[in-house]
Amino acid sequence: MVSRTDAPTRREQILKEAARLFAERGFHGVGVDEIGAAVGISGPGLYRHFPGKDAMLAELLVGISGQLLTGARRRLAEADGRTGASEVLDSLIEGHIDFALDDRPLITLHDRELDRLRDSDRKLVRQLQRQYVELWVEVVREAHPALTEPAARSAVHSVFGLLNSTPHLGRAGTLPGRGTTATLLHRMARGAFAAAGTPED
Amino acid sequence: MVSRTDAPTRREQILKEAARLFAERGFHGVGVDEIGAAVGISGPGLYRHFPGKDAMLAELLVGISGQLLTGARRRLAEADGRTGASEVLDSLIEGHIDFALDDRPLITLHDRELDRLRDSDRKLVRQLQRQYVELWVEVVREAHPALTEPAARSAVHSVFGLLNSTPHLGRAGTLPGRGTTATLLHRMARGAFAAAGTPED
DNA sequence: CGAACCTGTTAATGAGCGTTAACCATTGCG
DNA sequence: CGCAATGGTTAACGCTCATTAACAGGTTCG
Repeated sequence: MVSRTDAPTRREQILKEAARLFAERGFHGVGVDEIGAAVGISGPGLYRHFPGKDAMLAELLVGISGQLLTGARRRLAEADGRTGASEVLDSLIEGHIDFALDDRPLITLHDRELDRLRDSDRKLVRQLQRQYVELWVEVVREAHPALTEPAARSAVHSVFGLLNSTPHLGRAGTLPGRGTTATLLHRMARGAFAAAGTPED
Repeated sequence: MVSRTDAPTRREQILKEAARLFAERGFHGVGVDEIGAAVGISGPGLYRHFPGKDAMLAELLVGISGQLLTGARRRLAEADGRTGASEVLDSLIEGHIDFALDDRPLITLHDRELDRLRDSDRKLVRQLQRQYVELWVEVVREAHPALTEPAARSAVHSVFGLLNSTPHLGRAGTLPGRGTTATLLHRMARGAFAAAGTPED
């Protein structure tokens, strides 16, 4: 097995820089020459690592969706039976926040460039996303039984919007510290779900 | 003064269709021929109404930001002094939701294609956005005094993320009715702010 | 009437860009 | 040594696409 602390392979460098550039200027807005330049090689050299520009985006988006789903399943399994739905929901929220804070460019891509994929890739990504949402919906409904299923689904999408707002929270300088931001987001997400499930006044 | 119920002028048609197409496939993903075809004229005919493709996007984005800010100022003035901060905040939320539900393509563009603008236009849009945010921040801090100013700003951005999630809520068919959705979003936004300002456990 | 203007059209231009071709240095290994 | 694999390079191709040119039908109004 390859050690986790190895120098990043050229492929990984490319994916990372491509993610950043795609997030900044959009898929069509960045040229292969720019991506190449960002990793120190130039233009067509990328084709030694990827069959094309599309393939980079596809690998990024499939990777994101897969990671999110896998992480959520792991958290669900870890807590299965032994803790309440509310704690599981907290764990899901925490996982999503970690991702949103650590990989802001990927979060941006995630809901912005899906339509640029080949049909087969797009279908795969959507399927992964759907499973991720459904997993959340089930947990949310258990934690907030007053919610109907469509309401829960809407609430989940909205909370994703809330958590995915990290790219808009100051360009890494204005952020009041990662821990503070994570705590704030977590509280707001919980508050949003709670309010969705309790038609007060 | 031109009546509000006049047939939409050609310029307005173009802007509306351009907004829809830009939101669907991204600024660079849409050709001028497509925009033209969407309003029944073809390709270069658009140049009788706009100096270029960029100008359409610019007018759309400036328009959005301006409308949001103007609406918010009006709501603030209407309530000034006579009602509490909490009611003003409700009014702001309501206004933003109306916009997010009625003009989904514009909301999408709003935080997605800003970087494609000329420097001067982008600065203008950002300035309008900043004023809109600051207006919210002040009201939020009045309604939730426990929030520090940076926390309030982060909270506002996050709630924008929540409210702007409408494009992800089912392609207009799966929506449980506009009123229901608006109410749900409103409750969640209030709940999120409340949770942000009350470090419970 | 007729000149100006508005709003279209199609054809041409020219730049940008993804991709491929052709070529080359380095490394590992039988 | 020789040779295949790996990962680069630069030059060329071809397509897409925004923009401009050249032209034309209608309407306004002097």
